[in-house]
Amino acid sequence: MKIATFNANSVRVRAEILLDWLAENQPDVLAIQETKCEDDKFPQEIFQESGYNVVFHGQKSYNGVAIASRAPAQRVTTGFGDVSWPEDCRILAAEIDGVLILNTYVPNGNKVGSEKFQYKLDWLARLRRWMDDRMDSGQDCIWLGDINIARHPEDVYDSAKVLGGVGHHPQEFEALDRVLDWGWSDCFRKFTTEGGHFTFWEFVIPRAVERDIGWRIDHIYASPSLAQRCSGCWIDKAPRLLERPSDHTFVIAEFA
DNA sequence: ATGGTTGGCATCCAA
Repeated sequence: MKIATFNANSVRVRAEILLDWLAENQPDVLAIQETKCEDDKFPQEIFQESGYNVVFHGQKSYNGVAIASRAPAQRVTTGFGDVSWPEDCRILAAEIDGVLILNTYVPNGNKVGSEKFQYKLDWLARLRRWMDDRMDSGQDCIWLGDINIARHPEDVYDSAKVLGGVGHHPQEFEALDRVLDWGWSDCFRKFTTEGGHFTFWEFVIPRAVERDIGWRIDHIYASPSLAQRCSGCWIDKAPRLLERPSDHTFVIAEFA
């Protein structure tokens, strides 16, 4: 089973990149974040033409998540399921081929100390409770998406330079670790320990990709049973070098 | 120290 994640930064603008990538890579599951479109405007045909089922949960302008899959998605849920929690279209979960897939777009956090930064920390704490309530670590589960945290020094181009900033802050490390305590393993780090492998390069930095001024913030985590069976996990950097790319690229994990 | 870019939508916000 081949499972991938991609922050598209607009699913409509990235239609061609998505079509081409699906045709070439044939994953069983592709989790997408930042679709940036309401459900009635979601371009289902991109996926249908490629032979994929797709479920989606979006809003106007911001956020939005989707899951494309060869087999139809079952038991689809959106959000935390709280009336009190703001619905900002960052969570989509579904069972596909007997695997519970949790696709998240973790809040960016904007600036350390800001309201949005606190929201990111609270959101991660709430996510852990969601996992405790809805997932069984004895089952085959995947948590993937734009995690918006480079957890370790090797996950960012210059840890000393950015440490203490948003995306690489000790409070974020702590919040993420509490989620990971559920029983998750980082698939990418099962195979690759050195730094210099990134999934996101800022648009605003000139030639950021060529200079590899990047961050590894898009992750695929597996529950214990699946982590054992993970036979590979890699980043496909090529789509970030295409015309009109997203600022993120695809991460893929394979399971025996 | 600051700015650089992109997308969506409305002429600015989020990333």
